[in-house]
This record gives sequence, C-alpha cells and structure tokens, in this order.
Amino acid sequence: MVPSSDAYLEERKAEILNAARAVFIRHGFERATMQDIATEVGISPGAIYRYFPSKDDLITVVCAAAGAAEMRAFEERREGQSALELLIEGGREVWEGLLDAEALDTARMNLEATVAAMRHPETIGEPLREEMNGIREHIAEVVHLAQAEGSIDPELDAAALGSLLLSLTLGTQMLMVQMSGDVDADAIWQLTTRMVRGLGPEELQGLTPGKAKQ
Amino acid sequence: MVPSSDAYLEERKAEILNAARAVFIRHGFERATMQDIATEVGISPGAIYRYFPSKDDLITVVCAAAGAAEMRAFEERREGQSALELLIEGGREVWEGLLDAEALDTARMNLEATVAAMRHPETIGEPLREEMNGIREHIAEVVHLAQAEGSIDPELDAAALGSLLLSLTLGTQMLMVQMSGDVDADAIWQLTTRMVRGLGPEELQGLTPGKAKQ
Amino acid sequence: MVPSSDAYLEERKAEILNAARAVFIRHGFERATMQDIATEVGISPGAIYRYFPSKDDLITVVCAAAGAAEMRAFEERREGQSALELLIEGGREVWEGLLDAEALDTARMNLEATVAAMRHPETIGEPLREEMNGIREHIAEVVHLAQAEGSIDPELDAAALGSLLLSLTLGTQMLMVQMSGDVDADAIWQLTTRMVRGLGPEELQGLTPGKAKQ
Amino acid sequence: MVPSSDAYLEERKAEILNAARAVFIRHGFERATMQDIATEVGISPGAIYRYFPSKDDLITVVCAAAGAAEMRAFEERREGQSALELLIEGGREVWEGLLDAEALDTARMNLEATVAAMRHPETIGEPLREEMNGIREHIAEVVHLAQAEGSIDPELDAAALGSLLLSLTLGTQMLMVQMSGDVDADAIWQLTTRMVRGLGPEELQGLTPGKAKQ
DNA sequence: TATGAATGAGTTTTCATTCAT
DNA sequence: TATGAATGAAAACTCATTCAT
Repeated sequence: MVPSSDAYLEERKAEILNAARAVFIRHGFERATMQDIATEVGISPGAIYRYFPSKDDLITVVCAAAGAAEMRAFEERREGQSALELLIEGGREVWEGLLDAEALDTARMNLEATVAAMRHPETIGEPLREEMNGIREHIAEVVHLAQAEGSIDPELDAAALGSLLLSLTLGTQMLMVQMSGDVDADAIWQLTTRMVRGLGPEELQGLTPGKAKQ
Repeated sequence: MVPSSDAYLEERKAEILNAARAVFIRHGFERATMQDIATEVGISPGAIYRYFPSKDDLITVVCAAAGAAEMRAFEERREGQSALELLIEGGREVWEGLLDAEALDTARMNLEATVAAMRHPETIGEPLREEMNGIREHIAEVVHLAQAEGSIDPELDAAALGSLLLSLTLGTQMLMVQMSGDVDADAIWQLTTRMVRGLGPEELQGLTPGKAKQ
Repeated sequence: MVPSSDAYLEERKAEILNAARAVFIRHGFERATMQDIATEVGISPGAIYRYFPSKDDLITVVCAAAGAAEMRAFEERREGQSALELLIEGGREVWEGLLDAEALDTARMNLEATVAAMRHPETIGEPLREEMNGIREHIAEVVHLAQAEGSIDPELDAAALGSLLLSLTLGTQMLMVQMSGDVDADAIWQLTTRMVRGLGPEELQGLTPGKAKQ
Repeated sequence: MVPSSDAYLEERKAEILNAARAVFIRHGFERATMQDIATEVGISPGAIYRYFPSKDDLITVVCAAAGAAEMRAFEERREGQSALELLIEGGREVWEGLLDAEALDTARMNLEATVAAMRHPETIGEPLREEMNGIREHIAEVVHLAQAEGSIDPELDAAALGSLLLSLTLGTQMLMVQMSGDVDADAIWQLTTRMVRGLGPEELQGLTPGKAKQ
C-alpha cells in the first residue's frame, strides 16, 4: 500500500475510527483522550489530526457509524415470506446482535451515542433521530403489510407497534448495560414473538403460540 | 429559617441537589462544572463543598436519587385487584411518568446515570443494578401471581416477562431522548396492555383490551 | 472567670496558642488550617479572629514562643559554681529538654520555626536571630569566665565555642527529627562534656592549637 | 539538541529540577507554585508534567537529590592516612560545603527537606533517615579504626561521636539559616578538630596536632 | 507526513477570612 | 462575643490542539 494513496488514507482513517470506538467504549467520550486513541492505534496524537479535524468530529463520525450499523439487518428483506414472518425474521436478525459477543459493547456505544446526541443535537442528534425514525417507519410498513395479509389485527396502531418493537430493542440494550450483561435477551425475544403473534385479528383460531414457542 | 438549623442545611442541600440535577441534564455529568451548579443555586462554588465532598459524590447522589425515584410507583400495591390488573395498574403508574411534562428530563437523567454506571461500577453501577434487578423481580412475582390465578399462561417465562416490561420502559425513555420527545408513549402503553392480556392461557374469553383502556 | 475579663481573654488566647502549636507540629504551618485549630480548641474558626488578627500572626506568635522557650534554662544561673561547672550545668539543663517526652515535638517546632523564618525575615527571622545570638553570646560570656578562672584554654575562641555548643544542640534536634527520635542524645551530651573538659589549658604543653590552625 | 532525543529530555528534566530547587529554596515547598517553577525555566506549567507526574514527586526528587549530595564527600577515602586523619579529612571536606558561596542555600534546602520529611514519612522521611544513618555509621566506623590504631580512647562511645559530629554539621547549617549566614563555620570547625584530637587515650603525650596538620 | 513537546485555557478543590445572625 | 455558612482567590492538574523538526 503506497502511503500517499487514497486507499492508504482511507484504511488509516478506518483504523483510527476503530481504535476511537474501542477507547470511547472503554472510557466514554469525555474521559477518553486523544492520547488514548493514538496509543491504541500506535501513532502520535498529532497524526490523528491529519485524518480528523477535531475530537468532536471523531465522536460525530463514531456515532454516525454506530447509528448506521445499528439495525442494518432490517434492510435485508427476504422474499417468499409472509409479512408476519418478515417482521419476525427481521426482528430476529436484529436480536442476534443483542446475543453475540460484542452485544455489550454495541449497547454501550449506543448509550454513549444517545447521550452525546443530547449535547450535539445538530451533528449527532439529528442523524440519529433520522436513523431511528427510519427504522420505526420501516417496521410500521411491514406491520401494515401484515395487517393487509390478515395476520395482524387491522385495527391495531401500526406506528405504535413499530415504536414498541424499536423501544424494546433499545431497552434491552440499556438493561444489558445496567445489568452488566446479565439479561436473558433470548428469552425476551421468544416472548416478544409470541406476543406479536398474539396480535392476530381473531385472537384464536390456529394461532397457537404454544406451538410457536421458541 | 435560621442558617445554622438542621432544616436549613437540609433544604440547602436539597436545593443544590436539584440544581445539580438540572445542570447535569443540561450539560451532562462531565461537561457540567461546579461553577454551573453554583450559579444555578446562586451561591459560590466553594459553598457546594460544605454539602457535598466532591463532584463525584454529587453525581453519585443524583444518580442514586434517579434510580430510587425510577419506579417507586411499583411499590404502591392496590388491594382487591386481580394479579393481572395489579400488573397492568402498576405498569400504568410507571408509564404515567413517561407521559408528564418532565418525562424527557427524567429519561435524560436515566440515560446519563446508565452511562455514568459504566465509569463508576462500584458507586453508581452497583446500586443501579440492584435497583433494576429489584424491579425486574418484583414484576416477575406479580406475573407469578397472575399465572397462579390463571390470567396468564402458566407455561410462560415469568422472569422474561419482567425483563421485557422493564426493557420496554427503559427503551421508550431512550427512544424519547433520541426522538427529542416525539414518541407516542401512550400508544405504546395501550398496545402493551393488549399484548399482555393476550398472554392468557386461552387467548379468547372476553378479554377486552379496549375496555381496559386507561 | 467572667467571660469579659482580661484574664479570661488571656486564658483563651493561651488556649488557642497551645492548640495552634499542637496542630502546627502535626500538620506544619502551611497545611494546618484555621478549622483544624478551632476544632482542637473546641471553638469556631471565626472565634480565633477575636484573639489573633490572622493565621500569619498566629504563626508569628507561636514561633516567638518557641524561640523564647528554646533555652530559657540558660538564664538560671547558679551561684557557688566554677564557671566551667556553670557552663556544663547550663548545657545539661538545655539537654534535659532534648531528653524528655516532648523533645521530638519541641525539635519539630524548632525546625518549623526556622523554615518559617526564611519566609518571614522581618516578623519571625529577626526575633529568632536575636534570640539565638543572645544565647550564643551568653555561652561565650560563660566561656570567658572559665578562661579567666583557668579552666579553659585562654587562647581558645570563646565565640566559636558558643556557636559550636549552640549548633550541637540545634543539630541534635534536627537529627532527632530526621531519625524520628532514634538518637541517643544522652550519649552525645556525655561526650560533649568530656570534650569541653578536654579544652583545659593543661592538656597542654605541646598542644598548640594556634599552630595547628589549618 | 534534537527535542525528541533522550539527552534533550534528560537535560530538560535536570533544568526543571534545578529551577524547582531554586524556587523551593526561595519560597518553600508549600508556597512555591508550579507556575513559579515554570516561569523560572521559561516554559508553561503544563510542560512540567511531561517530566514529573506531580508537584509532590518534584519535591521528593529534589529532597532525594539534597540528601544524596548532602555528604558525598565522606565517600572519598584517602589512602595512606591514619584513621584519625581520615576522620578529620573527611569532616573537612564536608565542612567545605558549609563554607562556600552556596552554603546557605544548601542549608536552607536541608531544612526544607527535614520539615518535608515530617509530612511525607514514606517518600521523603525514610530515604533521608537511611542517608543520615549511613553517614552516622560511616563516621562511627572510622572512629573505630582510630580507636584500634590508638589515636582515640578505646573506651569512648564511637556511635555517640558519629552522632555528635553529624549533629554538629546539621546544627551549624541550621544556625546559619537562623543567623542568615552570620556564623563563623570555619572557627567552629577548627575548634571541632581540636576537641576531637583531645579525645586521645592519654590526653597528653605527644599528641602533636601540628604534625597532624591536614 | 509523522512526531511529540509545548501551550494555555479550563476544572476541581481548598481555605483564610468575613459577617449576618 | 461566638457561630459557622459563605465567599472568592488561588493552585494543581488535564488535555485538545499546534507546530517546529
């Protein structure tokens, strides 16, 4: 890799970003120092400024990345499924992110980003809000499809269900942080699917949650 | 009020605590300065140290207060209700806290406290964890009662439902912060009660969520 | 004791002075706070200012008292003794102060006062200098008497012996502080008397210090 | 000198140390500010922290240096001398330090260090104690040799003489500080040698200091 | 480009002193 | 007179950012 090439610069930038993320999770945005990050990458503090104009900018970019990665899973739609299955399948993919080894770190970064959004409404808050709103609406759309196909009660407030499912995801992350990871996210997810299946228009026929149980 | 009386001191202490809370919500724990807090109370920075030994202590106390206030509502049990109604009624009281004028501030403080818990596991993390665990178990107990009385499927994982409901509350707060308050918390709550009522063993007989509407 | 009487005030003043001395020895002049002293006396910090205009003044007075007490023993001359015995007897009384239970505290205060004298040449340094010079000259006078009576070599530099004996006293205090009291002051004193007695004119012939002068 | 070279850093560190010593002598450890020191070196206060982690550390290092330099002279033994001459020669070298232009500053630093030792028994007190004890024992050893060769009374308490000579040195420094340098240290030294020579077993025959001429 | 020493503004904390009660 | 809460001026220390090399 030629040092002067754009690719080299991009790679270096990504490297710094990763290090920053790790350090930010470890120490928090405010407590983390540029020196910490430089040490993590193995460069000098001054060098960071070649790639990012300021610490605030670094924070902004890390937050944006966090928001973007947040629930990319939702984007991957599968064909040939009922809308209800699509909803549950999408949720499952998101929840997988709450179960893996980095779940706690992801949750911590999410918390940090949310708090940072309060302090920087323009640069961090607004993009995060857009992101979250997008997810919320995306879920609501799928719920609409499920209502159209009859697997969810058409009377039900689709937007509310979108918010509820999103909140549940965020809240599970928050609880994980508060409980230092001692949360049975899988059990919550199993229960969630059961409850969602229970929203059928006729709360009865054939919808046998017992069977659907995990 | 005599300046040297205990009552005066207590009042002053509470005043500083309130100011600190307000300033912390506004600027965050790290960014808020003792000067900010002093200015908010209308005293000199040095005076604060007569009441609190350090900024960290002030943060700890504010967080503890936040945790304690968090869901005191749950403690107030009503007599003469079915366990299911008790569960929903308790939840409703908690959710009222998500609907009032200070809901956003409460949510912000909660977020701050959760992030602070990562940095101070001993002084802030542990008490918060205890608090949250208590609530989680409290809900699980009520769920058990509901299972015993037959209003909730006895096969269901009571602990998971406790975690789920707690997560949903936390997540709604987090979403409110991310969306700057633009969340229809009431709609989420309505949907939640419907979903909980849907957990009955026979998902059918006469459970009319519409009527239960708060 | 009527609170408004002068005697009461004087007693209170002495009480504060004693407390100040104790606190100063414990924490040093700079580190000791007015609050420390007030607590030691059992009064409020503000009350001290009724008796002493400032902390600096308190330090000055404590230092003056230390200097004055330093070697009051010397003043008490005995009659019917030879000048040499007078010298040794006077020294013995001073050295008794290096052997009692409070010797270490006295030494510490002396050190503190000497250091304080560097910072306050006018108010602390000058009186201390006067005091020490007085003692030095007093010893020299006794040495002169001893020379006159023939018990000490008349060629000897009386002023130097005065300085030497004074230095030895100060130095033993300093060493005691450095060694946390682990100094056999009595043995030093025994040796000192022997050396002083060895300064007689007839140890003699051939002993020509003048010539030996480097 | 390249700023990043080790030699540059060492030199800068030494420069700061010297400035600190000067400032500490001028204002005392407590009163001297990091700003004072920075100004003395001609750098910013923050820069000092690149070389020393704290003001306390700076004080500790300055004190250690003072203790170490204290009486290095003693270490330089000469061959072909009698033990008595060795003792007196060693003392003379030490006393030369009490006679030069920096004698007063050295004495002041010594006083400061002794007082600091009271406040920091671990970091300053203990090393100083070790240092002083080493010197005391070193002198006692030489005295033993002198006793073996017959130039000092073998009955004499060698340890006491070690303490006495050390105390005299310290005390002369202390008196110099108290008298603002108005002490004839040379005269004290002359008298000291005479008194030490007077400690021979037979205080008479043939002790010819003239021959012993340094 | 990279380095890392230096800057200097900003923060917490202490404490002599004052003064209303 | 005594009290003790409050003041406010330091002072130690941190760290984002700069810039000479």
